[in-house]
Amino acid sequence: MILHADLDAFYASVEQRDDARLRGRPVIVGAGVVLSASYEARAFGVYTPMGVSKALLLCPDAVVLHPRFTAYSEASKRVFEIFDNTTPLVEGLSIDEAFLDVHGLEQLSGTSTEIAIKLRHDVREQVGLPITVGVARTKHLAKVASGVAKPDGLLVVPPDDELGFLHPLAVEHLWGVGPVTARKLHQRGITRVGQLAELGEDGLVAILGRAAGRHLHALAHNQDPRPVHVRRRRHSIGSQHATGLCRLPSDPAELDATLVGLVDRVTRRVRAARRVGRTVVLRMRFGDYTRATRSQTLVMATNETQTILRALRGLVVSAMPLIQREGLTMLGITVSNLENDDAVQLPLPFERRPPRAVDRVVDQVRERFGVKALTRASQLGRSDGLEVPLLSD
DNA sequence: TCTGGGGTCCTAGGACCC
DNA sequence: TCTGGGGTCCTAGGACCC
Repeated sequence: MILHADLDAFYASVEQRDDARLRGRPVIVGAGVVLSASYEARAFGVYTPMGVSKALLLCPDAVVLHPRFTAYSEASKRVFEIFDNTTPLVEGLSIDEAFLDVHGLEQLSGTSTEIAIKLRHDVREQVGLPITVGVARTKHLAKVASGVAKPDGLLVVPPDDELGFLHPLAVEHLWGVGPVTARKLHQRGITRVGQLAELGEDGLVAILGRAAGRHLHALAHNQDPRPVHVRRRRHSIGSQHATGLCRLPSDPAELDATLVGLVDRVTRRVRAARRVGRTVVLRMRFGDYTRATRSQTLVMATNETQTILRALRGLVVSAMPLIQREGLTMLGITVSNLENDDAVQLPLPFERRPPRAVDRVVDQVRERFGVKALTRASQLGRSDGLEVPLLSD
């Protein structure tokens, strides 16, 4: 069985934990917009990307706090330690939720339900936070179950009545149905998962496109073979900045200063992660709330500030007509196609810290084969181990 | 109801290669 | 010289998630 564990109103709960006066009161953690709202605040209709000023109209007694990200990441670490002590198969999804595969732990730890009860108890006792757990045979069902059980709940979906649980639910509960997809389905009178299941795969693909159609068809028929994946590496690192008031055709110097700040922030993070990226993306939002992106893929992966800045300046120039016509309200950048900064992926035992001898080999490969060899290496890097074709390319 | 900042995955068209 | 088919990569955009 698989557990989906999800901390309730995470940021707001940490604040209530750390200040007894906040408990039982509506709490909003926000910076301009609501990042997290306690369930007391949600009762007034406050939800997450709402403006703080609007939230206060709905709920005038709410306490509004500035986020304390270090406190949240510290709490998250302690919760993940409890996850890791429960089972070696933990897949983190975000700062506050994870899948836990508990197959084969019966002898050691009891039934999956008993494990889930203990997990909730441990998180409450040791970290002081409420957590909801869904238990089911598949990832998707476990995730849906925790969503239904929130807040501070536990829901086990018995393997012999999975469809009885799934089919009466609203389509919005499915993982991958957002506002746009929900609207398309509603327009055709489809509101329940059971109705979705009656629609053939072809019909669904015609409405939603190939991937989304197949995906939702499988989920509605309770097919989800995805295993719990221990660690997935990020494929991109980015940062963005709402420029807010400067709606008028932007001052180029000011625009460039913002860009430099973003590039500095992102390249620091990329270097700290010991990674390099090959594609840079410029993201923009305009005065009329439309968005656009411009991207460029470099010959060679890099994490150098100047190289990335140069590429982005080029993209800004290409987007300048758009910027001057609409006025910017947000500027963002992303470095994607990330790889490890040694370019050649090493066999697992060496993955974390290549010995000096290996570093030297990598340098020699760089010198002798140049850019092309590195490009090939980056493509091979997605599979495990050092592969011979690299050297003969 | 006009919303911040961090991500993921998918699609469609064009360029290019064999 | 004409024509076909298959594949990869890049770019831009869209939807979704927390």
